[in-house]
Amino acid sequence: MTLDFDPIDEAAANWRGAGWAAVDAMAAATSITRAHQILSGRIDAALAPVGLNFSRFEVLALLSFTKEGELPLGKVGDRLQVHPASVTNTVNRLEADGLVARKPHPTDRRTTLAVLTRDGRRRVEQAAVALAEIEFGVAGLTGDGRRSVDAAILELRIAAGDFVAPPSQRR
Amino acid sequence: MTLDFDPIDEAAANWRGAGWAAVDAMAAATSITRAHQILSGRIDAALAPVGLNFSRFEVLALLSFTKEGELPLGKVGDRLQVHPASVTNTVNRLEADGLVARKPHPTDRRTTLAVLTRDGRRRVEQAAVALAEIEFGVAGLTGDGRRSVDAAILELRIAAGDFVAPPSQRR
DNA sequence: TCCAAATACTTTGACGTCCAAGTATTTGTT
DNA sequence: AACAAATACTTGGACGTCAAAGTATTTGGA
Repeated sequence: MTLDFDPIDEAAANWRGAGWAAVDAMAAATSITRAHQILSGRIDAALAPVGLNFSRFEVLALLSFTKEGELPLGKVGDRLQVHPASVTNTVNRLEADGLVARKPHPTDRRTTLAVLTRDGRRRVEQAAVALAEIEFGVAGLTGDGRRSVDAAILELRIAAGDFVAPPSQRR
Repeated sequence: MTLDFDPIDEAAANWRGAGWAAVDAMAAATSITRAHQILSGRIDAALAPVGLNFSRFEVLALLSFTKEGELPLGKVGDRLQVHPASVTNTVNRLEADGLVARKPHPTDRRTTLAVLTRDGRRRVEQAAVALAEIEFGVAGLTGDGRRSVDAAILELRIAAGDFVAPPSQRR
């Protein structure tokens, strides 16, 4: 079911034909949306055999980078920019799979820590290998393409207030 | 809760530190994922007052571009690259809202047509205006940025087999 | 003509995400 | 010291997506 024309091109032509505004913006937004669909499909497919999905992998990876392999749930949400309820949900699943454990915070009883288990650490290593093998789904993007996407989206992220200022050049 | 550093930069540094491969690919994939989050948040926020979300808008827009304002559900799914079950679900909602009607196909009794209603056509026009006002969420991306994102993602889409060949230069 | 395979859509169920509301605890002010 | 406000997490509900299975219909050969 492969089309013989570019559906985004087609859409742009239609929008112009209808006299609708911001056609370029529409095309850019649609491109990004479609790219995300492609990547997340490839990534989840690569992670499935390892028994993870991307959200769960992200949490494990984040924990694995910390000194103690643990982090308050709230910090996890901040770093990964996801809703607290999603963190709870994701950690529930990781806990059920034995990849993470919940532990009370030593001084603040409101806070819960997610701690990477031995299994969790092993699993995240496997997942990292699986993802590297498929190049995180961006196979098809050249080095130039990757750099220009990164640079352009950096503008967008800054404009969206993801972080205050670029303290360093990227890469 | 704005960070004072670039979380993607930070992630890249962590990956390198852990000796994990494909760091550039990871950064590109993460950028695209985050861009999608930003866009879809902005777009759904702009559409909410109109009573639509992006999927429902896409269906209405697609129908509005056809001669008769109608299309088989399967075609809708093909064009928008979404699962048949999602089309059913989306059209159910549009139908409940009176923006679309289901109609049997004149010659193929397996097929159902989605037909844009008068209300649906009015609604999609309102939505198009609302989206143009926020530039489809890509405010923050310059013209150059938009073009380079489009071009880079075009490679990715072709590599993913979205369509066979670029029959024309984009834009 | 007949029937297996393909096609079109719906249904059901597993997941994931977010919002809003609820509980527990800590902080910051009077 | 006391208490309102902020913070941290969980719960329940609304939605959306996809995969797999089910029903109906059409197609493409034997």
